[in-house]
Order: sequence, then C-alpha cells, then structure tokens
Amino acid sequence: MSTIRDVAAQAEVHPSTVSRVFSGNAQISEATRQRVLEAARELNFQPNAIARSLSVRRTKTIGVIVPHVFDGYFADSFFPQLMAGLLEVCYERGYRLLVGGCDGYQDEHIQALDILATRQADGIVVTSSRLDVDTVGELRRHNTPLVLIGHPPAQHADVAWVDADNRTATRRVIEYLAQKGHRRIAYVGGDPDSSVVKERLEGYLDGMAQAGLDVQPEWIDYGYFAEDGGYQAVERTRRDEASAPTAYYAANDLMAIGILRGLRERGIDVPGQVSLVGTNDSPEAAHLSPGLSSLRVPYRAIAAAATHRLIDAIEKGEQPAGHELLESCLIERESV
Amino acid sequence: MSTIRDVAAQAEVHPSTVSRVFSGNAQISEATRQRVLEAARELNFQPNAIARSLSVRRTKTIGVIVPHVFDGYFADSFFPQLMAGLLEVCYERGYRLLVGGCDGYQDEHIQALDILATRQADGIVVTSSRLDVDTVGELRRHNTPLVLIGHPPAQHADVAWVDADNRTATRRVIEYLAQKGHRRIAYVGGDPDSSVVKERLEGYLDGMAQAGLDVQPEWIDYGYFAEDGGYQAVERTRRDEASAPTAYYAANDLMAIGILRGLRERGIDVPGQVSLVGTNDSPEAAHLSPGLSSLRVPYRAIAAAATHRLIDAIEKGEQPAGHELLESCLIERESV
DNA sequence: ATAATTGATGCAATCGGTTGCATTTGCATT
DNA sequence: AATGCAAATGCAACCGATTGCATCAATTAT
Repeated sequence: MSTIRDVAAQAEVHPSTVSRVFSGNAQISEATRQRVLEAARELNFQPNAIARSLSVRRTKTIGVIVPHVFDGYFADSFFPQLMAGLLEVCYERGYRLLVGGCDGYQDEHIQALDILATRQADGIVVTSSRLDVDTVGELRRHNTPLVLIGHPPAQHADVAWVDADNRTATRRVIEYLAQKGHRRIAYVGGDPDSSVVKERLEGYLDGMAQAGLDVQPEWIDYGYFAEDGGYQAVERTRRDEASAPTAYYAANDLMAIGILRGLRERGIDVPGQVSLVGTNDSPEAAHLSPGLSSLRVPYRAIAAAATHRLIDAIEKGEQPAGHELLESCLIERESV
Repeated sequence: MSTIRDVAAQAEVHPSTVSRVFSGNAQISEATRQRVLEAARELNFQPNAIARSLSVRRTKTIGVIVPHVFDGYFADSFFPQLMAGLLEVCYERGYRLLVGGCDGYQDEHIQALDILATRQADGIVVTSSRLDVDTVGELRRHNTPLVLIGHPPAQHADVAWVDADNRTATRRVIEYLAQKGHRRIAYVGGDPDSSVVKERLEGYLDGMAQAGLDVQPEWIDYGYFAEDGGYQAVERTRRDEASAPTAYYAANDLMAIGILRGLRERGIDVPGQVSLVGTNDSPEAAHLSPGLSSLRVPYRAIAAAATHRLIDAIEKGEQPAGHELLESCLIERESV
C-alpha cells in the first residue's frame, strides 16, 4: 500500500501538499491538485485512517458495548432497534460504529472503559445502566464524550441522556387498565437492579395510587426479561386464585408471552378473565392470538437522538449535556 | 492523557521499556516492571490503541457493512443473529467489530472498500453479495482478509465463504411438500439479483424435478423480502384459482406472513386448502395462527464460523480460504 | 518602480507507540 | 583475573499522516 510520500515523490511535490489535497481544507492550485490526484490514482493510494486519527486525535468512530447477558437479547426488538438508530445517525453524519461485546455487567463496564481509554472512539453511548455498578462515574472520569440511553443514576444527574418516558408510560398503562375496571393489577418487571425496571415500578405505583387501588406485594414480580420468567410469575402470583390479579403488565413482550402461556395452561382466558399488556411491541406481538396489546417504546428514535447528541458534542468539543424523554405509545390489540 | 514518555520519565526508564512492560512480550526485570506499573498508575496511563495500531499495522478490529436497504431488515431475525454471531466470536478472540452503515448495494460496496483501504479494520466480512455489483472483486484487489457470508459469485470461486445449504434445504422443503401430496408448489423468492435467491430457486427447481412435477412460470414470484411482496405474490399467483398453487414456499417469514394475509383475505384456509412454509424461523413464526412452518437457517452459527475463519487468517497472515456449508432445519408447525 | 499583499508550497516537528540492534550489567566458567 | 554469555535496558528510526510557520512567486496598490 502506498503512502502519502510515494504520491508526493511521483507528483514531485512535498508530502504536505498531498495531505492538503486529500484533506480538502487548504488552497491548492488546480494544476498541482490534478497532478497529485493523478499520481494517487496511479499508485492506488488511499490515506491511512489510523495515521490520520493519530495525528488529528479524532477517529470518526463512536463506541457502544452490547451486553449479551440473557438469551433473548438478540431476539427481542430492543437490540435491532438500538442498532438501527445508532447506525442510521452514524451513517448520516459520516461516523462508524465500534461495537464491543461483553460478558455481564461488570465486564460491560471494563470494555467501555477500554474503548475510551485507548482512544478507539471519540465518544460512547452507554446502554445499560445498573444501579449496582458505577459505570457512569468511571466513564466520566475519563472525560470522553458520553451519552446514556436510560436515566442516569442519581449521583450523575448531569450526564447527558435520552430515554423513554418509562415511568409516565407505565403509569398510563396502569390507569388504562384500571379504567377498564381492573382492580388487581400485577407488575412483572425484569431485572430489579436495572434502572428501567425501577422507573417502571414507580410508574406502576403511581398509576395504582392515582386510581386509588391497593397494591399487594405478591403482585409485583420480576421475570428477569425471559419468557420463562413470565411463566413463573404466573405461578407465583396465582397461589390464591380468589385474590389473584385480573390484569398483568409485563416489562417486555417475551415475559408477556410467558404469562400468556402460564394463564392458558391454567385454563384462564385472555382477555375474557384476565387482561395482559406487554412492552416493546415486538414483531410477534401482532401475531399472537389474542393479539398482544403492547407498549411501544421508541428505541430506534432514542438511539438516534442519543447519537446525534453525542456527535454534536464531539464536534463542538464539549461534553454532551441535557436530556430528552421520548414518548411511548400503547398499541391496543385484543389482549385487554 | 499521559503518554508512554511521561511514564518513562516518572519511572526513570526509557520509553521503550514502558512499551515492553505493556505489550508483554519481552524480558523485563520484576523491579523495573513494578516501577513502571506504579508510575503508570500514578499518571493514570493507558496505552493509546491508535498509535499502537499505526505502529504494528494491526487494529484488532474486523469490519462489517450492514445494509439498510429494506424496511424489515432490522426486524427480521437475520440481522440480530448475524450480529450475535459476529460479536460472540469477536469478543471471544479479543477483537472489536467496526460497523458501517450504507445506503443501497452500490454504497455498501463503497463503504466496505473504504474501511479496508483506509486500514480501519484487519479484515472484513461481507454479507450481501449481489450478482450485479462486483464487490468481491474490488475487495480482493486490496488483498485484505475477506470472508463472504453466502456463496461467492462464479468468478471468485476461491474466496473464503460460509453459507447455509440454501439449495439443498430448499430442495428438501419442496420434496417434503410434494410428499405431502402437493403438485402445484409456488416459490416466492425475494430479490432475484441476490445470490441466496438464486440458490433457493435452483433448489426449488431441483425439488420439483426430483418429485417429477412440472413448474409453471407464474408459480415463481419475487416478493422482495417484504410482507407486502408476499401479499402481492398471492394476487399474482392466483389469477386462475383452478390452476393456482396449493403450497407456497417463501424465502423469508415476512413474506410468508404477507402470503398468509393474502390467502386469508381470499377465504382460503391454511393449512386446509393451501400449505405454507416460510424461512428463518423468526420469533413471530411460532406465534402466528396457524403456527408457521419455517426453514430455520443457522445465521448465528454462520456468522460465527465466518468470523473464526477471518480471524484465523488474519492471525496467520494469510488470505482466508476454504468454505463451510451449514445445515438448515425445517421447523414443522401447523401451516402445512 | 517599489512596497505590500495574497496564494501556493515547502519544511520540520508532532501525534504515541514499537522494535531491531547495540550496549551495559551481572553472573558463571575456566 | 580474564572470558563468555545471557538478561535487561537504551537508542533511534519508523509507522503515515497533519499543521504552524517560513518562504517564494505573482499580483495589486501606491
């Protein structure tokens, strides 16, 4: 592979001239520009992006760590939508996306740090925030641009973030169910250490309070985002059929499907006897029978907004700031 | 951010010694190692990966271009599975994944070239191969390691590749349908310029021939991988109900869903009057009613195998070679 | 005709590591 | 005491661009 110096020799100019021709921002006479371009073509020259990055201290790359902590992760619509949003904006703005895998929360933290500390990316979007690992704090110490998808933990309230209105949206779902006449509503949440789940739980409690309904502790269950978790939640919440919930809100569709299966096995009709609302509006939600009502969370838009925010900040040379809350929307189908 | 020279000064050694401590492969006395490590800790030093890459001419990164050419792309299970396979192996082997977006086939080609030519990645996995754009040829001229997911075009038979046994698998599905008594079987294919579709079509023809069945040209339709394409395929193939197909094979589940909708609107019962087999075993396939029989293509395993092959070659300093064909498996549900 | 200005290009230091080769040091051999 | 050897470290060139400053030529202003 030829370098800028080879081209310079061939075109009989100084390497810096070649550099200027390729990086655009400089005055070059049309004659030499042509000569350089011609030489470059002959030698099949392409500037080396790594060398350029070293020199300008910019990689035109943003990083993201994707956790593969539970099995359904890649199947659920969260991941594809996230990627779609990230890629869409990266592409639009001339960036690439550097994706690192990781193996559990602790490791996610390590990987993210590594990408930033070693300057492989100009900034990073952080997706999962766990309350028990201070990823955000560590990351900020490096002061590399950072945008969070999800709410920031309390001690980092000033970090930039974009999220769905989980709390409000969940409250609305509960109010909607209450308004349909349900008085015993269960919440099946996912991993209780994640902040999304905490927000949703707050929304649930808000909604119940708003509707003037009592909450039984056994109506709150964590299905850990997996289908089987939903299935088991049914078992746990229906020990006593007389006081069992008449409606379920599940924090993702996978769990909702598990709940549906659990109910069906007990001969409970949905929506006849029990109503069910899922979250994410996964592709399968529409095709279940009964069609699953689901809270559609605008993940793609969230990822896109976060990426814009990040790139804006990178290009201004500032730390990203501010936040956005995007609205979710309940898709009504037959399960209520 | 501190550099290797700062650490060297602090530890009173030569920069090259610091380098050796961090890159591991050299003999360093335990005493100086400790001194260097200590200095590094004090200065919060992390080696700069970009500088390292420039020097060693390796990025520990592999590239992939993901096309967002049609809408269902991110929803279909192909994309998440592909990413899962790529990431799994990259992570395992200490690589990162550089993802570039693109906008159509021509551009995919350009982006891939760019990643390689500018040395942003040590190798690349190419996913879509179109017969009308010689991406592979261009890419090979750069002789950077390259593995294809899918069959190579005829003129590049020696490039490394990994694929599903599309032709055989499709043939088997046709034989299976024929064996169930179907004599008029339709093929709804997707983009006819893509090589997958060509392979599937060959498999279809093989299967029909094998079963001694005639093929009518109007039974072959291209739904362009979208649900609506499937829907329209029903219209096109059922102008004359008397000679219309009694079974459909669709090259993805989205199209199968479209076909299902088309048939339902015409009051045709599945599987009572017409049978249907989709491809990919998307999450929704199981939850349709009737449950959609679907050919499960092991995309995740394919991506994983391709990545292994690529990294093996990179680390040996060779061009990847050879190929693998992974078996698909028909998941039987109620739609047949 | 001379000075001042502008435009185009060259020069050389720099970005932050790596690595082949040379040198020094410490220790074992004879 | 002299020699040989290996382990540890230093030296300096290099990876391939970028960029502030200097220089020189060609215009323009006076």
